[in-house]
Amino acid sequence: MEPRRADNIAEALEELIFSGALSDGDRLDEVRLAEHFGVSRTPLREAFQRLALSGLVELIPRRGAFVRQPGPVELIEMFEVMAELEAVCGRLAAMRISDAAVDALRLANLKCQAAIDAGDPDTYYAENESFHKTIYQQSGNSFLEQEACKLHKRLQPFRRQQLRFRGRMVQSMSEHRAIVEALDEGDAVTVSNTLRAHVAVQGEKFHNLMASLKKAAE
Amino acid sequence: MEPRRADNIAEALEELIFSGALSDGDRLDEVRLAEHFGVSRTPLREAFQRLALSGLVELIPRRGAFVRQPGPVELIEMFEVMAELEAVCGRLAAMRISDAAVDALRLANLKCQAAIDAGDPDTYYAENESFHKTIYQQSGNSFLEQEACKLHKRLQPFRRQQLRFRGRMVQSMSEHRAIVEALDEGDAVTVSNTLRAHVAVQGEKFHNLMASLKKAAE
DNA sequence: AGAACATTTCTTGTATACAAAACTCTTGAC
DNA sequence: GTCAAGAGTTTTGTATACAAGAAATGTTCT
Repeated sequence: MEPRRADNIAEALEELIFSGALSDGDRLDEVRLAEHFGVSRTPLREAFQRLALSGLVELIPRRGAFVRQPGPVELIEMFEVMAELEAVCGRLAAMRISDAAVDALRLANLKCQAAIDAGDPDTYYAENESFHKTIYQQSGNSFLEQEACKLHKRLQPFRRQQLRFRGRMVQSMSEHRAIVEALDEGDAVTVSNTLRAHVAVQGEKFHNLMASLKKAAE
Repeated sequence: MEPRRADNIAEALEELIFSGALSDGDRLDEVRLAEHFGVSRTPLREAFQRLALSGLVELIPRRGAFVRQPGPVELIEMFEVMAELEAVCGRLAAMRISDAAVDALRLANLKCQAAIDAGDPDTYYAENESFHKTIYQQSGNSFLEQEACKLHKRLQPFRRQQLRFRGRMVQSMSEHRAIVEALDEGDAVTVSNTLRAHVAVQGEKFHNLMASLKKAAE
């Protein structure tokens, strides 16, 4: 691999972890990775420090850096927080959203539906993400928006697993539509509750998540 | 200053920033700080990477590391998120709290009141923090607990300013008592709304915060 | 054979060296 | 007097060197 800038190394490592090339418990060998990226150990170690704080990597003194993927319990907890964060974004957005943003949400939903009909999952994921990010943004609180985006990104790989299950996309779409209508009416309570339920991992979804986790562990 | 371990340097820098020894916009001079801590630039730069992700420091490539304190807008946003996070913790805690924890909250409140009566602000701060952290913990979600603690810590210096204003401590106490009662009754909605209002910066508190910010800038 | 200890090898943590970019200060032109 | 260009200085970013701790290997003794 050609040499990279240090700024990008943390990102590249993140990519490697998300993509599954590095899995839970793996030691991040400094010299091996340094060779791989064509740099020395110094910029690599700086990248480790970043990843450590974001929770993707555990730094054990005098031992090294280890990949740390969330286990089932932590994952459930993270999804619960994501659901609550989205509910908060929705509650605030219900009071603050612009007409243009409501239109943008409707458009994203139409494109989502079209992607389902066309059997195009990539477009579906993209438009689904756009839908949620618009709501984060319309919370009118950029700090909240950032935090929501961070957690969203961290859960991304697991979410993709989720949508594999049959019927999930269709149900998800009808939830999306209900959310837009409640936002348009400024009904903060309904937006909040519907979004929470939409994101929360419960019932059927819980078992699906556990099943895909076990599958991934094999 | 005697040499320190690299692990502690990030923490020490954080302390310097929180204590006000380093203020907004200051450049973190690598060689000067290296001398100050009695280490070389390498461990310092690693610490910078950590602080950058936590938002206390901005890393501008080829320029250096700069202290980055939140401005008024960002601060308001952070307090809003804190209020919502506490509301979520409270909502979950209302369903999950243990009897022992309710007792612990009552005890913390008694100690808080005693501290006010004795004119002992340090004890008051400590017990107040204990009250809130107990609620985070009783959300039954350790990921949420961690996130709440992180933001709580980041807002700590500004919160201390807040409580300076007369009458605030007394009002705060009566809110605390209402929260415990609602938690005891398992009334999630009341807990959530009361906690949100307790933490939110609005009305009088907003002006106080702005005033202390201006004062700090002089 | 197995456990305890010594030795060797490997890895991390830190210092230092060097290259390249940014900043500064001087000089010179208009 | 102001602005621009360039030499010199400072500072960042990265590589490398070295020291100290951990793991691995081998050796000896029971």
